[in-house]
Amino acid sequence: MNTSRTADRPTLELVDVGAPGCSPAELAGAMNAEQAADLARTLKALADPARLRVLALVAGNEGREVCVCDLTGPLGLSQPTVSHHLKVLVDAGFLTRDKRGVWAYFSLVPGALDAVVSALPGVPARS
Amino acid sequence: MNTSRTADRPTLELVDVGAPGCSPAELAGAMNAEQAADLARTLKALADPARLRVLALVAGNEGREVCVCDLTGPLGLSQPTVSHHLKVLVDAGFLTRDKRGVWAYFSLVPGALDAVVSALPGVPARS
DNA sequence: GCACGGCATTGACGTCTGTCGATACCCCCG
DNA sequence: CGGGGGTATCGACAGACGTCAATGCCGTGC
Repeated sequence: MNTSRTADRPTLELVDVGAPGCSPAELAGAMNAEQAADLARTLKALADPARLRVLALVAGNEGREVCVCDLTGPLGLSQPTVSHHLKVLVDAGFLTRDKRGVWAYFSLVPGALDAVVSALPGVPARS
Repeated sequence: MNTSRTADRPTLELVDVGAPGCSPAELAGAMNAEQAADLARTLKALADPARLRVLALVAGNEGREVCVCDLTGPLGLSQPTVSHHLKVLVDAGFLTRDKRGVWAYFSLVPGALDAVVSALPGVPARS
């Protein structure tokens, strides 16, 4: 048998307070699968110590831009690894890459973090 | 050779505007490795579609509590998998488990998400 | 007290991810 | 135009992660 509801709970009747007409299998406040997958993909880009440190380093040099060779030292990672993390952050929309000549400069995308925060469940808005 | 700075960049001299006396290998605004690892571990708990949907479902039923059997249906996952995700969220401090009799009720930990948001680089505070 | 049912744990498996060395790319300078 | 150096990509490998079936635990009701 499956694990869906087969017995009433003693005291609590879970009422669906969402929009009338929504599926009986859904609870109020449900996040659809596509939204969840998108947000999870973005959060996965953040959920790495090296990438968090990259963001902190770039944020701490607001105005000034940072190139790969500035990061290998503080992070203690090889150049290919740092380049990989930067690519992940650029693909996720947190950084922009600006290649001028031989050097590649990275800077924060304003509002990218706020957008993620706003999409979090239970964090409706920033005042 | 290593990949540290070996040549001056044409226009930019990266100055260290952080606290005087910090390591020359560090840039301003650096996040130390321990902080980064902690935050990354917490974010990893969030960076999964199933867990995001769990949080949304619980948040959407604020006040009412949610038990495992309420979630297997909307999530389309097996009971052990849902239980696993709930454990991850409880361990990360986002949910509390309250086992009353046969049922286990889960509810949001107020402020847990805000704490994560505040720790993000470039998101200094919530007003 | 015995069966039922909700929940947690275990073990296994396929996939994803972070890391590095090697190498390719390409712009600048002499 | 040839070499040097900063960066990106490739291939490989170890470890972590998400998922499920099977099983164990335990409170409830008959």
